[in-house]
Amino acid sequence: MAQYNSTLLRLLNERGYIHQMTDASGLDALAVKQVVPGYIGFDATAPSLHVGNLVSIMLLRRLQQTGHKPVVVMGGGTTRIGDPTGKDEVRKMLTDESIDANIASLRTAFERFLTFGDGPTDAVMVNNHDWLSQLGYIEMLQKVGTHFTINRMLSFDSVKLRLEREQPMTFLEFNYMILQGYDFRHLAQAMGVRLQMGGSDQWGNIVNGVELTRRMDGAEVFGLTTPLITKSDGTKMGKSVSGAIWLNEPQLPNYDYWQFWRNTDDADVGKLLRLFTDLPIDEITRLESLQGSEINQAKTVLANEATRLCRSDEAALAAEATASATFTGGGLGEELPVCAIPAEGFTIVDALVGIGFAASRGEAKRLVAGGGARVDGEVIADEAFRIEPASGDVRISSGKKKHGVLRPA
RNA sequence: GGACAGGUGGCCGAGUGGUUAAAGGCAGCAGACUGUAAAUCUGCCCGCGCAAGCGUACGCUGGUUCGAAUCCAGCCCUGUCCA
Repeated sequence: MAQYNSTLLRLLNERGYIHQMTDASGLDALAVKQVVPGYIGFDATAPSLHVGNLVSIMLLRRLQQTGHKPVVVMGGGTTRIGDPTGKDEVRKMLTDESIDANIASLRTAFERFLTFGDGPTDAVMVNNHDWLSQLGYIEMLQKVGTHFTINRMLSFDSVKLRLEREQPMTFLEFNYMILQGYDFRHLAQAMGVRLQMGGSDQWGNIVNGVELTRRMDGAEVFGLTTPLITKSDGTKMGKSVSGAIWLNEPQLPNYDYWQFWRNTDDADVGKLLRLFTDLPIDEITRLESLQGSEINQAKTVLANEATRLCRSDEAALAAEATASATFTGGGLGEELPVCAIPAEGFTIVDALVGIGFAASRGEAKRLVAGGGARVDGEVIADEAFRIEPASGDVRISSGKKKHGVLRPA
């Protein structure tokens, strides 16, 4: 890889964030001589982002760490259209209210990773609805539309894929890339933003913005994408035990977030430490070189650091204490899910459903029949097994990793 | 507006009158092996019920039939071609 002069690109390179750049040396030179405001756009389709978005968030954090200015662009306007990238069917429309509520909720997550404020390198959050909604249709066609050719738009993977799979793509969605390109140009004009970053799937959109800005204003701006973060087995990161790994706490308890990181593959530990923690590189090198079961220490460090960043120090400490009490001590930790035992007691099946380890009674029964259910460490194969409130706190487990507490009401 | 093709379980994808709660694959869950790892092998994988069984389900609504995901009619949606 090239040698960079700027601390920004050096850091990004060293920690594995760089996949493609529009003009590496140009950006490098710019980052040496001035504060570079850089942005990443985020969808507002859900009230929480998930681990899949975390690389982007960390990228903004790195930008700030190296003395530049992160700009978080919420796609309040573009969410109303729906990014066709990676989607093979038309997305449902969201109401304005739910989009605004989502944005408010997402902001709380960003505040953990970035320092917001009015200073030169403080992060700011903007909503592209603010400027996109100002644009009349005719005006947009005149100002922006003339810089896009259908030929080129049709050549985009996101479009081609949809056409090849014979899935519908509406004209509205087709316009997404125009609006996203316009975002960059607007930010460059209004706020002096010089860099757009994003996942590798956003490369085409980012290049559009770079070109649009050059064509409309003759200004030079830069694009940078991160590699798609996959696990060592090639699958996408972010899915796990029960669905998406959400960054916000209401969507996913601290303990579960910690466990997600604790359970990463051996082969991924180093990569994840570099991307998702602030630990110094030589410390990471040491951790990832641990052999055999020792690598588990590195995983614990990863879980702690990642949880501290996204949630809080206390959350990380509590989760680690719980994990240690539960797995090493065979006991019960504070953070485990709790389900009350009714006064008249209940069966193992009801307990499994009650604590959320099974979605239905049938699923719970299958779990019991399959020998995956334990009470206080003992495998329970009888689905009629009863748990009475008299026995005090009871440890219930589904498999080896999911544990919970049954507590007399 | 017309012709043709198609709409199946979280996803992909078989199935064209009964033995179909629906092959197979992926994803997921559990067991064995381990280190809360990977790989591998095994079991499970719509809901309710102890069970026999019942209820839902193959775009929607009706119909034919002892019996329909499968046949018929209308409608909705998608694609391709024509106007």
